[in-house]
Parts: sequence; C-alpha cells; structure tokens
Amino acid sequence: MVQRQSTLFLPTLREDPADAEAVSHKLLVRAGLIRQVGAGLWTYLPAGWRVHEKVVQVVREEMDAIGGQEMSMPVLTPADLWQRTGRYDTWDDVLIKLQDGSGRDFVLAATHEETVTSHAREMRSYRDLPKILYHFQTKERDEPRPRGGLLRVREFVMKDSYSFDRDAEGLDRSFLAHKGAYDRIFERCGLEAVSVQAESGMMGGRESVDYLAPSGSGENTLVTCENGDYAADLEIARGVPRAASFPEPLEAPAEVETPGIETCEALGGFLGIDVAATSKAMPVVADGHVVLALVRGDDRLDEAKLVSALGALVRPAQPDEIREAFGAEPGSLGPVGFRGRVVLDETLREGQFVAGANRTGYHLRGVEHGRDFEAEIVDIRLSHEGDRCPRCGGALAFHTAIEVGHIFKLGTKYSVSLDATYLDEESVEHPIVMGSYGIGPGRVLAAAVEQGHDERGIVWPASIAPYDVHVLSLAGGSDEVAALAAGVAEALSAAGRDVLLDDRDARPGEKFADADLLGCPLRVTVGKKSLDDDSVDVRRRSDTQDARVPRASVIDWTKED
RNA sequence: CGGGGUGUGGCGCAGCCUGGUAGCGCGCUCCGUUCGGGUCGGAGAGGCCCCCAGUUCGAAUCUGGGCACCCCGACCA
Repeated sequence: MVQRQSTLFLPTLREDPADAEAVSHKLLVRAGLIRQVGAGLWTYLPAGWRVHEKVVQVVREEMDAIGGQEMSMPVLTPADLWQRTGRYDTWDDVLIKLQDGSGRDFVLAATHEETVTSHAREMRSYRDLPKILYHFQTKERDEPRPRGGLLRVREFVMKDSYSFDRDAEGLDRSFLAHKGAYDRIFERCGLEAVSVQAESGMMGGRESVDYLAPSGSGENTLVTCENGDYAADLEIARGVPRAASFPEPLEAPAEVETPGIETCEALGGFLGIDVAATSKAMPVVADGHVVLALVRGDDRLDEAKLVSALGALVRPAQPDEIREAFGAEPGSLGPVGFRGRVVLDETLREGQFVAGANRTGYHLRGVEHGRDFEAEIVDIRLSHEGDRCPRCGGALAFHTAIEVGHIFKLGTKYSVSLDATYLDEESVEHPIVMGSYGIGPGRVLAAAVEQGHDERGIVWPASIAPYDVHVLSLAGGSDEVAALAAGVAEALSAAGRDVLLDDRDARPGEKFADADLLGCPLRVTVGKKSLDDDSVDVRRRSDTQDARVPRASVIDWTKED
C-alpha cells in the first residue's frame, strides 16, 4: 500500500522545539514522529510508531531465532507480588503504586521478573527446562528526572525476556544466546552498540552486560581502549591511573597545620607534593553506620563500586553525622583514629599519603595503611581522562552513550523468593536459575537518530526507516505528473517496498525540506522533466546529488544489500 | 529531592521593570500568483495571557500561594 502524505498525520515543524536539547529530541519532534504529553510521557505519531514497530520486528525475529516464546503480561500487577520479592520497598522510588476501587494495592509494572517468575512455578520438572519467555510490554517507572525526549522516559515499551534453566551452566548458555541475539539486533538496526561489563545495580544479579550506543547525548559513559581490547561502562571501568610520587616516608604520621585547606588540590599545593599522594575522604552512611571511603586525592569516588563493595545502598553523611563520627569538619577527615569501617581504594594500598587528622585545620603526613589504620581494600575510584587500559596500557577514551540494552544473570533471587522450583532426575527440588534481558525499542530509535543525522534532518538506517522510499510528486498542478508519480509509487509498493508519496499541494522546496527531515533512505523525485524522457531523479538520503535514471530502473536503487 | 530557568493563538517569541482591555514571525483559511530547495500579493480566522487568591477604579504586567514544563547534579531499557 502506498501511503499518501496528503492524508498522513505528519506534523513537521520548521523550528526546533524550544525545550529540546538532544539532537534526537529535536529531530524526532520536528519530523513529526513524536509529541510530548507530559514529563517523560510521549506519543508516537503514525510515522514514529512505524519506526518503533520496525525495531520491534527485528527484535522479535532475533528472539524467536534463539527459541524465545512471545507472550504478554499485564502492566497492572498486585502489590503482593512485589512485596514477596522485597522490591515493593527497595524499588519504592521508581514504582508507581495505586489502589483499585475497593482499596486493593497494585503496582504498575516497572519490569516483569515478579510476574514471569510466578508463572515459572508451573515449570515443575527438569524436563520443562530450559525456556525463554519474552514480551513487548509497557513499563512504568517514576523516574526522578525524565529528559532528552525519548532518552529517558517514565513510560516505555521494553522487550524483556527471561530465561529459565536448571543450573548455572544452562544460564550461561541462555545468556550467551542472548548476547548473540543482541549483537545481531543492533547490527540489523544499523546501530553502533558496544557490549560492556556493567553494574548489576538494583536487579540483584551476579553478572550483567550493558549495550551502550555512543552518541552526542546520553546518560552513560563508555570507556574504550585505543587498541580495542577494553570496553566498560564508566561506573565499573578499571582504568589504571598514573603512578603517584610519594614523598620520603616517615617513621610515624606527623601532624601539620593546614589552615583553610579543604580540597586535595589545595592541600597538594600547600604542602608542595603530588596531589596523588594525598587522600580524599568521603564519609557515607550505609545501613545506618558511618563508613569512611578513601580515594586518592586526584580521584573521585565511584558510588556504584562502593555500593557493590559494601553490599548496601549508601548516601552522603550529613554534617552533624560527620561531626559526631570524626569530631572534625569535612576537609580534615581521615582514617587514623576513626573507629568505624574504612574502605580504602587500591591506589592507596602502598606508600604513605597525607590524610585529614580529624582535627579541623590539620592533616597527617606519612599515613600508611596497615601501620596506622586498618581498612578493606577495594577498587572504588572512578576512572577518568588520562587513565590507561588495564589490559594493554593503551590510552582510554570516554564517550557519552545511550544504554540501549542490558542483560542480567539473575540466578535464583526471584525463583527463591517466589518459590519457583523444579525436581531433578533424583526428585530433588531446586530453584530455577534465571536470567533477564531487556532492550528498549524507543531508545534504539533515539540512538539511531543520534548516530544518523545531518544538518537537514534524520538519516535512518534502512532497516528501521519509517518508509523505504519517499516519492516526491512535483506536479505543480499537472495531473500528468501526479499520475506518473503515483504510478512510480505503486510500482515500488508492488515490489514490496514501503512507500510514502508526497502528493500534497505544496511547493517543491517544502517537499524537499520535509523529506530531508523525515530521512527515508531513498528519495524519488518525479517532475515535469519526467514526462519528457520517462526518467526520475533518485537520491539516497546520505548522498548530496540526485541521479537521473530511467523510470523503470528505480527499483534497482531499492535493493537491500 | 537540591540548584537554575520558563509558562502569552498550533509552533517560535516580544510586551511585564515603569499597571490602562494583547502584538510580531511562521503556520492555518479564502482569492489571485508562482511551481525542482520553505514563491509573492491581498483578505481573514484563531488567545481562560498556566491556576487560585490579594492589591488597585483598572492586572499579562505588582504581591502571595500553587501547578506544569525544561536544563544541571544522585537512579535506569
């Protein structure tokens, strides 16, 4: 079927929306693909939804290819389900809770581990395993801060799949199958996406892999090695910092007065030493106790790493908590004499450094781990510009990126709390071993725009473009030209292409501008000249010049590679 | 949640400081013109000025309180 643009709801805008920052946000709105309803709430207009569904179809095909079985679970779910896994409380800040007319508590699903695991209770035997179940379903998350158009929203469709295996080896196979499927999905969607080891965060899994699509805007930072043998999410990246140059060691810590010195940079300058030979003390509260996290003076604390090291959520300590625990102001805090738990970054394992003296306005020189204080030694520093690759020592590069997919090895967390078990050959009961795998078509779409655009508009990858061919009828009132253009469109459609025919009563400039904005892979222009020699002009969206070709050979330009 | 900003026809904005019954560009409708990169001319339609309260003879404008949205920091597909 040929879609006539004169009847299509495709409200293009001449100017960027005033509140847009991200390129994908601006272009998706301008091209008439999406419209905002509220903060983080978006309507996909007809052409935008076509793109969304094309992404969905690619995902569906690849999920089916690894044996996934599509189903559908509801968005509205009983609160009880979430209470049993504990997420009713631990996910309190993202869950949208509500009651029905008779006062029963419900949760709008933010993901579907609970629901799917409740069904997995019917997998009673090892003979029922393994299985992969998936669906495309709306997720509701009370995001603290939606932003960037489709980049971060409160309601979105996610393909979430769940694997059920009898043991860890089975999970490994399911996990690997998903990795393969995800690589093919992004490849087919024309998206550059890098898989990296990631933080499993609040999902409670053991291992997770993130898919990051480098782009002009985004909320993640992708760290890659110049030699290509390392890639990680910044949150867990293990870049190697430059070596610190420590001053002459001392027999014992020596107090020095450091009036008004509150930052490590100032401290290093004041003492005339390498900033890397100072320490930065970050008092946090975890499980109700004040914990001191120590990183090198030129580093920043990586909260995600600290959280996984402590196995508990952390928050910065309040000023009064700090005074009570240390007896000093921030800026003069240190591990020596502190009676609580100390977590020391690996960079401070060896050598003597300067630390706060827990006496406002004073620091200690020559502080040494083991001799002067005890601590748990963990990697808790945030990598930064200048770090070297942990594998080969090459330079690391940092890119902003969009997280387009995330896969987790869940283990038995959900099957245990929801009692999903099976019997093995010996009639021994075991919890089912699970994995969960998410991908957001909306983000894939936004990332594709971030990666594919020019000053005129979107440049869609062919596989997910709203239409394969955009036929422009420059009739200018000529019925003959209009008929010819319609014929070309019909012929392409008959050949199996998705065709948009611009049959509007508009001037050429406007049609060209809108076509560039919308970004279909191929543009076919039919004008008066076409009547003379039965030829049309074609142009790939990524090109800058038309090619004049015989009408009959247009189809050759639409061949899929 | 903390910080900053914005709310005025469909879109982008001015007016607000210095109260006096709302304006510009684009878009939209009609007529004519033009017709391969957003033509040109003419005539029109369209606004609870975010909401509530207050001050005042009079509030888009001043005051107070809400709400919404955007951007920057802690979370996630």
